[in-house]
Amino acid sequence: MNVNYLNVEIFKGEMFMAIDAVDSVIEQWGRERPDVDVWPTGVISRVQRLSRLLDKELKAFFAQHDLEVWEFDVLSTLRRCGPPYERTAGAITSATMVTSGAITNRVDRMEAKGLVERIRDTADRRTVRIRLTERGHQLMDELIALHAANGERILSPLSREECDRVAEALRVLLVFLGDKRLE
Amino acid sequence: MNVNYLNVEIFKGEMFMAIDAVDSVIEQWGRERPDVDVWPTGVISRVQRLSRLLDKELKAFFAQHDLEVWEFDVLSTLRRCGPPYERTAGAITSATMVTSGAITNRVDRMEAKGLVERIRDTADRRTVRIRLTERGHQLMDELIALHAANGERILSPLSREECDRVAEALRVLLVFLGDKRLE
DNA sequence: TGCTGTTATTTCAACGTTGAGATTATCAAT
DNA sequence: ATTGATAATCTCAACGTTGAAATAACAGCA
Repeated sequence: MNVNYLNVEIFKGEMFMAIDAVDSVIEQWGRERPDVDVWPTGVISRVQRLSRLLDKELKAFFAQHDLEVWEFDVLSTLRRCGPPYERTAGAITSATMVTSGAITNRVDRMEAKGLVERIRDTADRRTVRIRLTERGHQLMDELIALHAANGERILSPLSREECDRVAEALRVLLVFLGDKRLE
Repeated sequence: MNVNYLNVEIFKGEMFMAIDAVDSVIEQWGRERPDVDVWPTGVISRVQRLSRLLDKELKAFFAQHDLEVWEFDVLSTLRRCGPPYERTAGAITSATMVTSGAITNRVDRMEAKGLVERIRDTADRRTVRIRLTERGHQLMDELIALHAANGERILSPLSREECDRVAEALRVLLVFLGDKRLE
């Protein structure tokens, strides 16, 4: 019996106790197909499951402030880029990883809510600049610290050093799969 | 100038070069709101962005075999649980993290495709057992090794030790957010 | 000026999921 | 037996995204 350094997984010879759903998956495959080692699932499925649980956490958090997660994503993109707090629809599209059609839809509704406004570029009339309104700006300035604190709560079971190591490893994978710096 | 052990991030005094989109986000917030440290984003946003990119990778992979990712998820759940290769709709629901309505829909279509079949439980007639057909079984037995190899490709920029460390850290977060072993 | 190719955004039908309610069945207690 | 509570699945309308096509504008060049 061997307890690892995080004290969350207990091996007993070849058998081990499942702690989360992904452990169960790996354990089951090990029994059914011992000829195939599905270890990559330990990372890949966890990233996917965690992403879903994070969605729920963030949804619950922003609901306290009458905001949808996707609204925060757009507002955040506009606020953090600095004065004059505007970005083209295309820039928001790549920053948020959704299709252009979805951004049109989102901006429509946020414009109606008074959080952003569309401004047609005078130089290139194809492009549309989405600008943060005063109301959207104030909302973000209130929320960003709370959002960061909520993030710290979510990551609280890990040390800062562990978080940094995870972040670096995930960045390597992101770059490998094509993620690039913004702009 | 300080190159870290993964050689992917270069610091220059307080300034640092963004490598992926999340670096850009953190960098921008650091300029606009130096009073707020958004470091949790380095993990949280990366998990979410990586999950999306993984979805695309898996979608492309399974498309080569005329299969949707969600079809693989259901088939995998049934195959790895061992004989008689069946699970209740509820068990599949929690294993795949989607709602029961979605599972009804998925099983409908997979039944039409001949990959699974519904069997009403004789003991408890509320429950429906979803059973793998011979065709579904063969399909999974072909695919699982290829799927594992594809996972190794996706994780190839990291060492096995790094993957294991990441998997352990993600498991801690999953358990913290309520994920449990299956069954 | 007209042509061709490219870029930026919007439109929209198809699609799948969600979430709440309906349905059917079981179980415990009376 | 009957009642009430709980459980498992299905139904379905509402919703948001996707992906492709449409629209509009620019850029280079003859």
